Amino acid sequence: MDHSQESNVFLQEIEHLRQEIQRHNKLYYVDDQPQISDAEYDRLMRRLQELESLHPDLITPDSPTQRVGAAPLEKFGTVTHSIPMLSLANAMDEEELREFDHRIKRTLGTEAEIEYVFEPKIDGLAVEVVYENGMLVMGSTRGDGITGENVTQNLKTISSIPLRLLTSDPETRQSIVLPRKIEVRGEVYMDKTDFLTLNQERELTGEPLFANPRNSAAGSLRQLDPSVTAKRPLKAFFYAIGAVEGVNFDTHWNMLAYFRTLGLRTNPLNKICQGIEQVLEQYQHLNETKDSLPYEIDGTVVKVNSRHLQEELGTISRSPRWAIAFKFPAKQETTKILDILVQVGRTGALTPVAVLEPINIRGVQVSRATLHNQDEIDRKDIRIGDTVVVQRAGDVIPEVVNIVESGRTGAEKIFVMPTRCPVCQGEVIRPDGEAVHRCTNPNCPAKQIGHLEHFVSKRAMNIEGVSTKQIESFVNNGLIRDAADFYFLKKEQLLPLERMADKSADNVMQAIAQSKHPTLSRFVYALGIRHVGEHTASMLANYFGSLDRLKIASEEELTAIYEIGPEVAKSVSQYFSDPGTAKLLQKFFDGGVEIVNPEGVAARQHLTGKSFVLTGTLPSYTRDEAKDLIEKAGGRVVSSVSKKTDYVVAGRDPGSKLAKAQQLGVNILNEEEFQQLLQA
DNA sequence: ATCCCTCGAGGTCA
DNA sequence: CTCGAGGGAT
Repeated sequence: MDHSQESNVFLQEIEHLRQEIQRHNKLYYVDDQPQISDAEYDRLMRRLQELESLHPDLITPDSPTQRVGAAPLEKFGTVTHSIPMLSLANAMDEEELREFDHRIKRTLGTEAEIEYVFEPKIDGLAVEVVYENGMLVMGSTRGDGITGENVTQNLKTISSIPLRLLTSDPETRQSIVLPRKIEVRGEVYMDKTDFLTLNQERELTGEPLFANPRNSAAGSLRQLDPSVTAKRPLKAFFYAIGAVEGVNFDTHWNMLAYFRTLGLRTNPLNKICQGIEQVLEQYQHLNETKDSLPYEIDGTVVKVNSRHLQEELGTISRSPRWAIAFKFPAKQETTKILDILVQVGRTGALTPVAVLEPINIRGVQVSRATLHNQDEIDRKDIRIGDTVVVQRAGDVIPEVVNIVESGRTGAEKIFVMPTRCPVCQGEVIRPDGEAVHRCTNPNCPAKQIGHLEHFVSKRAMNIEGVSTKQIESFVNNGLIRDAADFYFLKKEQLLPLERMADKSADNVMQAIAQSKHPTLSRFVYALGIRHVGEHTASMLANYFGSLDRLKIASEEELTAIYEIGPEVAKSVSQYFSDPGTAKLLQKFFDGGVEIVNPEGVAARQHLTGKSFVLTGTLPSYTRDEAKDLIEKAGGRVVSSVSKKTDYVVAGRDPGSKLAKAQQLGVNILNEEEFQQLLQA
C-alpha cells in the first residue's frame, strides 16, 4: 500500500472517531442519555489522539482533541456584541410577576392567556458563542452587555460547548439546516460538587478558596492560560440568541429545540406554560426542589414564547419587555451594626454606610451596607448597636432589611447626619424636597477626588491604570487640582511619588496621552455636570454637534430638547456660564485635548422631536441602522404606536403596529419614503 | 402615574 | 459587575 492510500485509511478512521465522539457528546450533554461508559468514551478520545499524533497534518481545529491548543494570552481582547446582551428586569414577588403578565397583555391589547417559556436561572456567567458555517469562531463574556472579553480559547475547553455544530442528526442521519452564522448565548457554570472538590484541592495546595460556584466559574473562565481553564469542570447551557443569518424561529421553544439538534445543550427543566398561573406553579415546584439540583440557581426566567410577540413588545434601554427574572427570596442573616460612617461622593452627597460585624452570606463576607440616606434610617429605625437582618439584594448588594426589635438593649445610639462635612468640615445642607444631605463647599476634597475619578473612568475619558489611590496621591502632592492638570503632568513629577516606578509612570503618561481625542459625548460626560450622565451627554452631543454650540446654549434652547427638562437645562447652562468652566475648557485645549467627532460633521437635526416606530423588515437596513440614522437626525425611535407617534416605518412583514398606525391615522412610510425623509 | 436615568455603593478576582 | 433609591421627564 502506498503512502497516500495508507493515510487515506487513517483519515477514514479519524473522521469516524470524530463523528462518534461528537455523537456521544450530544447523547451525553444534550440528550442526557449516554450510550457508552466514560471509560469507553476516553478510549475513543485516546485512539483519536494517537492517530493524530502519528499524522499531525490531519489535525483540524475543530477536532475534539483540540480543545486546548492555544498559548497563554497577555490579556483578553475586547469584543463588541453585534446585538447588545441585555439584562433582565426583576420580579421580586408573585405580585410583580402578575404585574409583568398584565403589562404584556395590556401592551398587546389582548385578554388571552400568554404562552410563556419557564427556565431555571443558572447562577453562572453569561457568554456568547459565535458559529460561522457551523464552526466555533468566537466566544466572549457578556461584559457590560455592549462589549465583553474575548475568551474563545477558554470556552473551547468546555466540553459541553461544541467546537463544530452538527450537520446531521447522529441517529437518523437527517441533515440539519445550518445557519451561515449564529450567535448563541448561554450560561457557563460549575456544579456544586465540582466546586467543593476544586476548593478541597486548592486548600491542599494552599491556594485561596473560591467563595461560591459562581465566582469559581467566573475565575476559571478568566484565566489567561487556557490549559488552566481546561482543568476546571465547567459546563454550559444555552438559552438565547444574538445575530443569526439563515434561520428563523416562530417561538422561543422551537429555537431551544433547534439548539439541541445543533448539539447545543439546553436545560432539561425548561417548561412551556399556558398563562402566568402555570408559571407560578412551576416556580413553587422548582423552589422546593432546587437544592437537589447539581448546580445552583438563583431563580427563574420567564419569557414570552412567541418571537413575533417578543418583537412587538420590544425592549427598553436595559432589558427586553418580553422577559423577566423571577428570583428566589434572598438568603438572610442577622448581624450587628458596629458603626455608621458617612461617605461623601463627587456631587457632595453624604451617604451613611453601616459598618457590620462581618457575616458570611452565601459564601461572601459582608462587612458594610449602604443605608442610602437619613430618611431610610428613620423609616427602618436603624441605630448604632442594633441587631439587624441583612441580605444581598439580587444576591449581590448587601442591604439592611430591618432591625430585630428583641435585640435592643437600650444602649443603641440614634444616628444623626452631621451638620459639617466629615471630609472638609464644610457646611452641610439638605435641599428642600430632597432626601440627600450635601456638602456645600465647592472645594471639598471629596468632591474634587470624586470628580477626577469620574473623569478618568472607563466610560468617560478612559484613562486606564489611574486608580483612586493615585489620584489621591497626585492631589495630595499638589500635582493636580482639576481634570485639565492631567494633560500638563510630566513624567519627572510622577517619579518621586510612592509606588511609582519608571514603568508605572510611563503607563500613566501613555494612558493620559491616549485619552486626548475623546468624542464630544464622552467629553461632555466626563465633565461631570450634574444630571448629565452618559445618556444625556450623548443627547446633547448629538443635538449640538460641537462644544462651541453647546456652551452658548440658553436654558430655553436646552429645555426645548426632548428629554431635557428645566432641572437638567438649568444645571447645564449654569455649568457653562460659570467663568471657571471657560477657563477649565481653555486649559484642556492648551493641554492638547482635541474633541473628535467620529461621524464627521454632525448631521443636521431636521427630525428633532419626531418620534418613529419601526415595524417589519426593511430591505436595506437592520433595525439598529435605521434607529441610528433616525437618532443622528435628531429623531427618536419608540416601541409602540400612539397618537403622538409621527411616523411608522413599515417594512416587509409588518406587525400589528401597522394596523394600529392606520387606525390612528399616523403617517406610514415605506423604505423609499423613509430614505427621502432622512435626506430631506 | 409611570418610566427611565443618574448616582452611589460593596465584594471578588486577575 | 450589579443593585436600588430618588429624582427628572413626560
